[in-house]
Amino acid sequence: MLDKKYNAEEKEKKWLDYWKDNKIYEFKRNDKEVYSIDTPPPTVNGKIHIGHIFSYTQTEMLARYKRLRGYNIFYPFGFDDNGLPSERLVEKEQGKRAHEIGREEFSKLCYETTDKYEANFQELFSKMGVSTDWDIHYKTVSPSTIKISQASFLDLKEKGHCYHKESPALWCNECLTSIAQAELETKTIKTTFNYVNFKTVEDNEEFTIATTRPELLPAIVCVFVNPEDEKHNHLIGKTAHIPVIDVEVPIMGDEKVAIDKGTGIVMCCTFGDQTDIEWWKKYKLPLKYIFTDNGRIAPSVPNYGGLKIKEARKQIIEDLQAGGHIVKIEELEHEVQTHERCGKEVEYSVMKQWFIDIMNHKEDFIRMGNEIKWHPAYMHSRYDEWVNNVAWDWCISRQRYFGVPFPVWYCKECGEPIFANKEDLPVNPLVDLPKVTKCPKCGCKEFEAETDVMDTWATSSVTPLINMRYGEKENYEDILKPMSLRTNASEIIRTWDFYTIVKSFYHFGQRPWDNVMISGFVMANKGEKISKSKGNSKHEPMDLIKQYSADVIRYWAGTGRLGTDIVFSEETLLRGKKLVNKIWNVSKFIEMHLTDYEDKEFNNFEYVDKWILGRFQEMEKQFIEYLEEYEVGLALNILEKFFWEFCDNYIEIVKHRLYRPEEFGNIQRYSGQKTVYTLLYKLLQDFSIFFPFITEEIFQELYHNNASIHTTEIKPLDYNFNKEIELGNQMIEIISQARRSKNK
RNA sequence: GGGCGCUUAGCUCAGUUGGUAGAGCAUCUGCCUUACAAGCAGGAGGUCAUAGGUUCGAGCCCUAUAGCGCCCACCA
Repeated sequence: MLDKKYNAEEKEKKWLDYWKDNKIYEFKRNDKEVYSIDTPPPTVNGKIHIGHIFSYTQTEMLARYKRLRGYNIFYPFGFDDNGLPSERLVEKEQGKRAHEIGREEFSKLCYETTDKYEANFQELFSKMGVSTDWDIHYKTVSPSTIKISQASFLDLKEKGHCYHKESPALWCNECLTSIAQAELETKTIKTTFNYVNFKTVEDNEEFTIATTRPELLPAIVCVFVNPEDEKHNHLIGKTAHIPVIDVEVPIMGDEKVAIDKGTGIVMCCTFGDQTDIEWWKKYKLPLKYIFTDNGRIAPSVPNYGGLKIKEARKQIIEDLQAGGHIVKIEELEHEVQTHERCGKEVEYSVMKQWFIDIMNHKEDFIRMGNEIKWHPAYMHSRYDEWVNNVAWDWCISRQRYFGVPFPVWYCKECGEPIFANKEDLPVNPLVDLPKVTKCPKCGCKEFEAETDVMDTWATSSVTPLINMRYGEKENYEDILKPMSLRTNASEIIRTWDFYTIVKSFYHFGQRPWDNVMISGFVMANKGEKISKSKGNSKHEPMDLIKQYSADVIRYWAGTGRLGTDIVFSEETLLRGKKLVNKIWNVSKFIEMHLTDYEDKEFNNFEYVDKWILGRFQEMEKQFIEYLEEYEVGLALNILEKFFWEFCDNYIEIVKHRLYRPEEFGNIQRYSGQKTVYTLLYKLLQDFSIFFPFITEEIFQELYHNNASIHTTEIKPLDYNFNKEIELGNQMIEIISQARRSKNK
């Protein structure tokens, strides 16, 4: 017997244990078709907020749907404990910077800290009813995943897609590491636009350059004007004298200079921005690198050496003013590139870095994108946009401590890289020694270990490889090439999706997955993203589960439309609470009338029963169509709508027959019983995608023909009740009119 | 500046081959009717952002405009 009131906290715990003990969500090879999901390993950088719950739950619902359609679900969970986010978390907890703690100790702390948080994450996701097989979960920094990341690196190196080169790279002075273009975030800041007077050496002609970065004056290697610029093109070929710095540089012409921007004259510094790098390469200009790696002016620069960048800016403006070289200073608001992890402005640095070739294979990456089905479809253009606009090869080395080490040593004499053998992986070059005894190039017998580690994305982009146990004897390569589905929010299309496609293409020459499903964000308020720094996530997921139950939180998550942002709303939770409660109550009612029921073949349905069966069949057809398009929210929407109609109209009509067979007839009663028995079963199945707990409780109490409702199979009805549907709909209209007049 | 999305009831949002505008919340009225007051029945509430166009017919298709949001480019 179902309890009078449903106690969610007690029942949810009961079924969690039951599913775990009976391995309901276990992945085992069998003869069923595999449906595999590449779900984002959440970054282990502190607490999970309600935004995580939203997108992960939507994916989870799809896993449940596919399971109910008879697929063998491969759905492993992962944790991304790699790289900077973990390091920053540890630095915050310890109140110290990584270099103050020391490499070895710091790595140990990173492992301990991420383990601690992962346990919390796992508990929360379990409580939400995530139907993953925890036995196959992974973390991005562990011996087995390090091995795969290193093997991936070596494979790319062998195939010639990976190179080590001294090259300008984006540099973060806060995190003291190079970063990738994809890690940039634009920010609007207030600064000044400084109009500085220069002179030509040849004839002392004055001209003005406007700059936001006067501290780069010592790094000027050339001045550019547009050859079409009639006001200034006579300067081309002359020499410019840099004020205060007292250095002379050539004036050249290039059509990339915008005539109407600033004064139309540009100083080219190595390096202030990306155009500088382009010109530096194009015209083979000299290199004047004036910054140190911790954000100061290099000691070699006269007068300004040792100053922080912003101090130098202030100082140089003062000096320019003192010399009468500044025409005017304008207040300016403009956008700068910052590092998304710390929010600090990025600079450019020149050092040896590992890069993965992007620029030579853009067309292939576009082609891969075309082979993938995007949900919603318009997200495909976000991907194309990014690939078409990428301007750099992918820099994957980071001058940090915690992460996947490069399996590389260098010859002390000639710098030749020595790579580890694939069969020796994982290796830590700081501890392990190369297998060769001397440099194959120069014969030197001493080596230096690579101290850099790989970028977070370089390792998280191998999640399909981790899932398929790439390079292992016992692997899933046969069933996971490609995987069925990747899910994530739109913000990481340019990183996680793109880099995974890059790697999959280089390793296997094919797409990593057939489908990509993009979820929206959760907004704290309209137009305001939830973010930890703002502290605007008012609701702790654990508290919400306690207050509302996991099923109800799942309802909220399930109402979101694909790719569309959602505002957190207690109203929606209330609506879910009512729906769950109604499912419980109607099940109690149906149970009451099934005590003497025996399921057998029966086709002599009353026409009202045919009406509701037909209506259900119609609804479920649409329901399945939505789910096939990954539109979880729309599926829930029509299911819910049907369900209220079932309760408010059909149950009210069938009541009398169920209560009073002496008046309405036994066969008529059986027809009603058969109908509610059949429909409740099917409704529970459909609802189990969204409410795995309460549906299991009712299923086990009323049907228990299977170990779990979650391992049953949805089999659509196949009636032809079109006539009855029409008649029934008319009948409902008449009833509704009667009620109306009764109420007047 | 480029790409994409959104704009429907006071609020949150559905509305998928073009065919009489929907739900929940809030509000008002009447009901403790033997599953459910966390409920039931009913009322009120909308120039579907704006302007054109296609069509017998447009919330839906096309064009333009505005506002909002996301991604990218823009450091002279």
